[in-house]
Amino acid sequence: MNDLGQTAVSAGKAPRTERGRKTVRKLLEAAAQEFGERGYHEAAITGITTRAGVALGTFYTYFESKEELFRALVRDMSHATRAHVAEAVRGAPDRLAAERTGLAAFIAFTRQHPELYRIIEESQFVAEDAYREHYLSFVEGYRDGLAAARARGEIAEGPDELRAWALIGMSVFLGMRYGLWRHDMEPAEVADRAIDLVSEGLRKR
Amino acid sequence: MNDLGQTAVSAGKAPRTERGRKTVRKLLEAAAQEFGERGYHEAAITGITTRAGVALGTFYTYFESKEELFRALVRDMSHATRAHVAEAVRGAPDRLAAERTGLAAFIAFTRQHPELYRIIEESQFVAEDAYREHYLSFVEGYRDGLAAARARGEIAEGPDELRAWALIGMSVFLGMRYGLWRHDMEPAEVADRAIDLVSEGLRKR
DNA sequence: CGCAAAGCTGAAAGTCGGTTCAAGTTCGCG
DNA sequence: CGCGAACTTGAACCGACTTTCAGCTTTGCG
Repeated sequence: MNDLGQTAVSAGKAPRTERGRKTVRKLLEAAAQEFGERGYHEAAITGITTRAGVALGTFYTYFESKEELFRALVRDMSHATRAHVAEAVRGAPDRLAAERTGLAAFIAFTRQHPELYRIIEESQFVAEDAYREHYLSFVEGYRDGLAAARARGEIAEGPDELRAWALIGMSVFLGMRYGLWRHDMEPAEVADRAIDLVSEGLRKR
Repeated sequence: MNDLGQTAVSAGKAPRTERGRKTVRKLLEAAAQEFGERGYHEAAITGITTRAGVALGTFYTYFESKEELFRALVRDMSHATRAHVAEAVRGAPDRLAAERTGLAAFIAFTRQHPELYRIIEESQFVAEDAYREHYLSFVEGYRDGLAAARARGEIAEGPDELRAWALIGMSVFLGMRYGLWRHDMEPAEVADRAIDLVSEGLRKR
C-alpha cells in the first residue's frame, strides 16, 4: 500500500515538485479510504479532498475525473494484491504447498485491507474493463503456475485455465466469508481445509 | 422469471385490481431489464417506466423508492436462481452427480439470464444485507446437502460449511467466465471438468 | 347507471455532487 | 531577490435524477 501512484496520475497532470507528489499521495490514500468505506457512488470528491486536507479544486489538478482516479486505484490494488500473493508463495517446496500459503496470504490480506477487496470487486460495476484486466492477469499467472507444476509431475493432468478460474473463485469467496464477513477461523486454517478439499477431492476412498 | 412479484410490492401499496397487478408485473420486468443492462446507478426510474409503457408517477403508486424495488428484485432473483438449481439437481443418483448437474444448470442459467447474475452481484454494493441473505441461504442448503451425502458415506469427511463456500465461489466465477464473458465451452463440459477437479483432487495418484 | 376507490399522468420541486475557473499563494531556479 | 511555473483555493455552475402531487381517467360493484 506504499506504492500508490505510479500508474495513478493522468497523463500531463503528473506533479513536478515534491509538494505536488506529496499531495497526490495524500489524495490517493484518502480516495482508497473513501471508496473503500462508502463505495464508488456514495463516495464524494469533497470527502476525498477533506480527508486529504486539501481544497476541492486541487483534486482536478491531478485527476481528470472521479472515474479516472477510481480506475487508477483499481490498477494499483490489483497489482498490490497479486504482488502480495506472489511474495507469499515464493519458495514454496511444491505446488500444493504454494496453493496453501497463497490462499492463506490472500485471506489474511483481505482481512487487513478490506477496502482493497471492495474496490476491486466494485470495479465490476464501475470500470468493467479494469475488473476483467485484474482477473485475466490473475488467471494468466495462475494458469502458468499450474501448467509448470503439471509438467513437473506435481499435480494430476487437467485443464489449467479452467482450474485457475475455479481456484480463484474459491479463494475470492473464502476471502469474503472468512476475511471480510466473519473472523471465526484463522486464514491458515481456512487455507488448510480448503486446499485439503482441492488436493484430495470429495470422492471417498 | 415468471414469478416476479410475490415479495416485490411494498406493504400498503399492493395493487387491488387486475389492471394494477398487470402494471406491477410490467414494472418489475422493465426494472429487471433496466438494472441488468445499465446497473443500479445508471438505471433511471424514467427508463423503467418508459420500458414498461407507463408514466413516471405510476412507479410510486407501487414502490416506495428505487432501492426498495431493487431489493425486491434481488429477493425474487435469489429465489429463482436457487429454485432453478434445486430443480436441476432433483433426482440425481448421488452427490457427485448432483454437483455436476447443479453446476451445469447454474452456468447455463447465467448464460440465459445475465441480468439476473448482474443484479445479484451488484446488490453487494447497493443492498449488502440482501446480498448476504442470498449467499447465506445458498450456503445453508448446500451445506445440508453435503452433510447428508457425507452421512450416507458418498463423499469423504470434511467441513461442510467451508466446502459449501468454496464450491459456491468456484461456481460463481465459472458462471462469470463461461456464462457471462465468453461462451467458448458448453456449460456441461465446464461442469464436467470442474467437478472432476473437485471430486478427484489435484494430487497426483 | 352512478359513484367511490383505484389507478394513472407528467410537470415541477428539490437535491446533490461532479466539474470549472479566475484569482491568490508557494516554490525553486538563475 | 525576482519572476515564472507549479500549486492551491472554494464559490458557482450545471445537469441529472429521484420524488411529490393535484388533477384526471378507469374500474368494478350495487
